[in-house]
Amino acid sequence: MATLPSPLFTNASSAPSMGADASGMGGLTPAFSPLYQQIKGLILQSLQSGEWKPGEAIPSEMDLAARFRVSQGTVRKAIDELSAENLVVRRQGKGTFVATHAEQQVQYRFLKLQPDSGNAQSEGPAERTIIDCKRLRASAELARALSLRSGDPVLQVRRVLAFSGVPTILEDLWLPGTPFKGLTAERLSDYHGPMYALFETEFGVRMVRADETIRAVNPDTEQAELLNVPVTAPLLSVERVAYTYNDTPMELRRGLYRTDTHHYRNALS
Amino acid sequence: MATLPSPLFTNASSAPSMGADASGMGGLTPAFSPLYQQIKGLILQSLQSGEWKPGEAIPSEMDLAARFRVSQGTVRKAIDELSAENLVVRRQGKGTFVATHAEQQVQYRFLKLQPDSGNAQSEGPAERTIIDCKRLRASAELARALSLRSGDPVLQVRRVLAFSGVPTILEDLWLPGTPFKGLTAERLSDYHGPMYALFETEFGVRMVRADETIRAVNPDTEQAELLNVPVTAPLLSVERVAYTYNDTPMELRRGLYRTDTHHYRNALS
DNA sequence: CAGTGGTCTAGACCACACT
DNA sequence: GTGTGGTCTAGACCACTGC
Repeated sequence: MATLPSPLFTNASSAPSMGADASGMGGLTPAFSPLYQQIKGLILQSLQSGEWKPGEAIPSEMDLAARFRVSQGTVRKAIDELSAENLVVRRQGKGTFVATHAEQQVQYRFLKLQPDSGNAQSEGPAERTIIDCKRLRASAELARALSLRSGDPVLQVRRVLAFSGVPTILEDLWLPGTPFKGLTAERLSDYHGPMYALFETEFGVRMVRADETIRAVNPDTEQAELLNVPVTAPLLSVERVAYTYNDTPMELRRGLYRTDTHHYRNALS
Repeated sequence: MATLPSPLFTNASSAPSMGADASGMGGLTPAFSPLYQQIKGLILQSLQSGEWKPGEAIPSEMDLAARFRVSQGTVRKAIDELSAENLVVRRQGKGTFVATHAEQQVQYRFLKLQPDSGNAQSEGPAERTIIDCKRLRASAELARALSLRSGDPVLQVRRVLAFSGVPTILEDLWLPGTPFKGLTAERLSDYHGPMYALFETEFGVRMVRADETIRAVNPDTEQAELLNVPVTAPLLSVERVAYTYNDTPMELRRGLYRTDTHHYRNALS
């Protein structure tokens, strides 16, 4: 609750040396930014430090304005951006809440695969099967993707998602071992709800954005068997790197999607 | 230049019947919206009526504020949304400009296929070959996609895009015949630059957003030949519906992408 | 009712581009 | 310098939620 005397900088010339470079935006910012950007950075810090937990309300705009000694409008603009980036959710009359992968209307926020008829809601929840979950050492390639060093401990998970009994998605995913210490196949199987929600509640890791690289491929024999398709079946290969705050990569996921009953949906603008 | 006495409605109770429903947002709006949304609608009308052409500057915020009899902040918020939807582009110190597919830093705004190494800029422009361009009648399926009636005249184009001599994209696209009267294979071949830019300058049709449906497929023999791949090669099938203002569909495009040297890139947030 | 986010205003000043 | 968009403020009022 204590309010630190947050150092805010005016746009005047001969600015003082930027204190502690506490910005959550990385250390290479040009040591100059509008006030609302600085406020945004401070709020971001509180989000990532866990001062407010996913699903909880953050202080009201008036409170934050008082805390940072700026006008409500400036706080508002900062929150506007955080809201546009899906880091917080505004609810009129109630407050502003830390975004969460749990209790969200959309079950899987990052999964763009949809049934050809109906929508993701109309089909029941996915039937999940953990095929494998083991610890190993990061290869050079994996280390690069997750910003680790080769040989660092990582967790590898393989699972299948089926809809109406039809295996549709085969996923291999890799997580850095340290933040996810204690994650087991059993924990994954027992948990009902999005995997990213489990990451939030059990390991304090919030996935904030992701990049996907999509290709058309054929499965190998093992993959074909797990998805119950011939090895000649064309499948969607979706490689995802998911990031937490600060653009830190925290997951590499390789998905194989059957697209005979589902399709990948993307909106361009 | 003439300023119509645009009717704006207060949020007071017992609002008058909404005059002429001139809103560009469709006729089913709940007859109530904040001022800046009404302003946005009016600006949208001017955009779609061609009062300001792609690439041109729209009036300054102060001018628009005077024209609509509101404060600059209200106009600003309206333009903020239009900017977020990529309908206009703000340039500090210069003005606000109607977005265009021409003279844009990114050659193809809606094409998410990228070379595996380097970026879209580093590889030269695509080598384009028009395979076919003919007029025909809309099938039921096509009519549905383009909001036409079965049998309405449509234009069908088939072309191949190659990079460094490697045919990579095979596209079939269908356009409503009426707005695109006069479009020929020659016009398409002669034009250098994005196809959507030609649509803007020659036919006054601005593509504003699009939806894509992605699958993994195998090509038929003809497609395989054009892309110089075996019929067993897995390819990305990208079906796109592109919309102009008012959510009017104006193009159906079916692309087959080779993903052995390129990949489809998507950012999630 | 009080508290929250949402809208709107009016005015001041800053940063940038052009001339 | 002038004109543009960009930032920041202070205050008023509206709309929604929940006590």
